[in-house]
Amino acid sequence: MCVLSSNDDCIVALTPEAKALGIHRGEPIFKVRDIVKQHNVVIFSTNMYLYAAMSKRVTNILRNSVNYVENYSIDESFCCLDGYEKYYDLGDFMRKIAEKIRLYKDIPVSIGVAPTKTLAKMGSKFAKNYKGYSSVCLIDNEEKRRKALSLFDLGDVWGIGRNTLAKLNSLGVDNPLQLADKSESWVKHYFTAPMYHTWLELNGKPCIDTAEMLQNKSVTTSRSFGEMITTIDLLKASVATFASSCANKLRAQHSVAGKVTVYLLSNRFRNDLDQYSNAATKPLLVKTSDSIEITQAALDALTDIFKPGIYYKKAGVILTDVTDASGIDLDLFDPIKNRQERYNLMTTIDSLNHRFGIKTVQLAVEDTQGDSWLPKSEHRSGNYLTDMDEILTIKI
DNA sequence: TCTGGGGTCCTAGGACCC
DNA sequence: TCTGGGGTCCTAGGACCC
Repeated sequence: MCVLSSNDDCIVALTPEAKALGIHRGEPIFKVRDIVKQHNVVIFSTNMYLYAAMSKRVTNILRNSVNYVENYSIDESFCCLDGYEKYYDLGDFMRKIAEKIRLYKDIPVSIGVAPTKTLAKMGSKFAKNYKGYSSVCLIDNEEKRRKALSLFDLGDVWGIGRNTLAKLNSLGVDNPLQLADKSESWVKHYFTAPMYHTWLELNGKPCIDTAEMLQNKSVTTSRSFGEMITTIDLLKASVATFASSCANKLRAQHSVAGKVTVYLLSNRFRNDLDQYSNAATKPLLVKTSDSIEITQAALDALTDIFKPGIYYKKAGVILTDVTDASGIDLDLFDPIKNRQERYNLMTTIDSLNHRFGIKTVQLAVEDTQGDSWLPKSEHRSGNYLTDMDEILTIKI
């Protein structure tokens, strides 16, 4: 089985069976059509609504079990177990949580327990790959730490990507233990801050703080178009849709933005067409999460950079200068006289959309004008957990 | 025919200030 | 002949993550 990216373009996740057929993560699906057909590979479009809903349910189980939980991503969380060792066997404790998630959600879980996040992630990978751990791998003493470091794949260490791996290899470092055993001055001489932090973590000294990451500093919505588009009207429809989506995300996390950026991209894989890309940023006089203001600013930016005669493949809206909604600086010359009214309007729209489904109420300019530019999604699984019309039906 | 989306951090270099 | 020292802010690009 393979799961595709937006627009049904690239393979972003696949089962071991699919890997065994020679399919690779990141590959565009059209390049492996033959394999897919020949071996009846099951294909799914991506469905972030479904995954987010499932993620939330799993996270809720964690939160009910552990006092302090950080949601790192849609499928990873960090639990702080400081002090728990006085009352529990940490292996048993976490194994019960894994069993609970399997029982209620039928999702396999792997857990690493260690003094730092980098080591904990290593542990979870061991737990994932070796059934003998029964879902939980502890790296809780010096002997286990050194053994784990010596066995682990250097390129799989959190924070070591393709380029850093190549550099480490060229310096004669081939496994995480060799890296951890290097001196502080060696690490600082050849690398910069992020690598230094990884080195500290590998040596059991916690220094990566993911809590800071919980407040997003920017918010983006962007899409590749199902078909390339050329007209300003279709670009307006798409950019307005993206801008409005950004504003929704902003309100959902109770923050406001100070700048709106719009960017346009032609199709970089088409050498036969003129290439063009550009971006424009508009400041917002008063930081806001108001869909109308943000969409207007985005459309102004779009007008600045639109160039006729180009086949556009992708557009996006980025909101920056994002801060908490409390404590907004007002402006004497603010053209919007009653911000409270506008805020109430947005709150009302949000609650209508929450109750009756997304896009029950939207800006007129968000009208998609047909679906030519909408990303393709031909193998989407149902929104089983969030939409009554798509709830799973079972034949008895 | 056809190549994803949403983030963060760090650094170097330019522009500008006194 | 020959062009300081000490700062800040911003941005683009690189690297990394899921």
